[in-house]
Amino acid sequence: MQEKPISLPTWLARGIADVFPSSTSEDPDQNLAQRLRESCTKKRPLRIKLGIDPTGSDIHLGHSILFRKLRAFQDAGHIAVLIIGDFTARIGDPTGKSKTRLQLSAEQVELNAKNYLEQLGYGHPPELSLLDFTTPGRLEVRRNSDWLAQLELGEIINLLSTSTVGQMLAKEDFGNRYNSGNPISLHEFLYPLLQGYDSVAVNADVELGGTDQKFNVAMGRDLQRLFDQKPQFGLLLPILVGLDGVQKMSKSLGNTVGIDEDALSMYSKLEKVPDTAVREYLIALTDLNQNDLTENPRELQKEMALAVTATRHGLDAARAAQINAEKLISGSKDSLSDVPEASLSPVTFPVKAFYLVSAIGLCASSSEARRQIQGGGIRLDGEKITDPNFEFSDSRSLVGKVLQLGKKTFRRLIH
RNA sequence: GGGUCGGUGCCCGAGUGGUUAAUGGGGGCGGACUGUAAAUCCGCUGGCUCUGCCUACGUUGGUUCAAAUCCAACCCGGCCCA
Repeated sequence: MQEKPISLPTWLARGIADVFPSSTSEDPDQNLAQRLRESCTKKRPLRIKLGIDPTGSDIHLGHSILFRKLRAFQDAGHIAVLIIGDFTARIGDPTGKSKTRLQLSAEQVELNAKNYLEQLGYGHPPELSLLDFTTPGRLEVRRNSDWLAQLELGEIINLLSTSTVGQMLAKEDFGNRYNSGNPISLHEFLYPLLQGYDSVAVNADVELGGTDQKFNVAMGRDLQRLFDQKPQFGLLLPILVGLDGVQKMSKSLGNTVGIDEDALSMYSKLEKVPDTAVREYLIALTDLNQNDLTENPRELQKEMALAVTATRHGLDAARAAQINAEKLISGSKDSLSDVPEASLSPVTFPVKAFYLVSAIGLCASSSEARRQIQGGGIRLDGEKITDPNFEFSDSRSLVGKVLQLGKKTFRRLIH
């Protein structure tokens, strides 16, 4: 990040990785601060584009960085243009992929899109949701099939002719795949072009994206110029490192915190991210002032976990989660509140221990349950179960007790 | 389209007719340890109400008492040639 003589407002500047172009000129097409100023004087809100890729349906904290920034724009009076990439999802974004993505069916994409909007807060008041769905004039939700599905071959060829094979192979992912002999399907080259064309279709002033989206966002600028529009600014946000502190947060790497996770599991996961990642989380996921923070690394983890959990569940719930998490670590599970309940109704008695563990979902399969018991990983009210074939004759000896896998996973048994 | 090499469990990767859910590594889960964690050490890592029974080595057939291992066709991919 470089110094900017005309600095961006703090709500915008916090936690961004890159802005381009970032000229210091007075030209509102080259300097985002000037474009904001112009928007203000002309009373014309900016159109902030964010494309979502409905190939998955679970939003995690890594994604939420983008939505938090988009929300900040909304709160500043600008228009969030959320593009559901229902058409491009059928191609699959090749960014960061070492393999061709499988193409999804239209039905699957539609379902994912619906889940996505719900997680973003559709139907909820703005103070409880990631995006502001209710204030008039602050949000447009568009589907890129609306314009992409109609493109004719001639127009597609026209788009294709704006880029060269060399430019495509200069993109890191394609280059790596090409050089290591992995297949690249031709249609994948179309993805950046179509994403860029989205910017034309919605006449974007700013496009938000992760740093890995630089190529695609830049493509939008090129195409907008081709279509005689003012080119958008690229506002790139960091890719959040995952819970392992090493790789990016990604569902397939299993190092995520879902946006809809309950407070306890959210807090528990967050309080143990490696020290090296804690500040990054604080900047990207909270509004805490950097100067008010403790020095102690363990305390800092807790502060971060509390603050992030509070952004999703409110401060009270986050505090409760913190208290419960501490009880878990210290081993007193009796007074736990917030333990997910598991019904015994699908179980017929007498029941063997391993089947019970699997039936209430603590383990994915009965074989795994058997192994976990043999490995000493299952407890009932703190008491280790050692025999997978131990029989419980009726539910009375179980109801109200807490069945536990390892240190972190609990189920309170109910009827 | 031709030549050639290859497709193994979550991933990588051994195995090339016959104890065996299939060496090893990674990842994951569990146990011990610690400031939670990481590092380290140990165990587990296909499914099934399981002292046994199923399903597995791209797909489908075939040879054989017996195949991931042999044969055929097909599908998918890399490389070289067109």
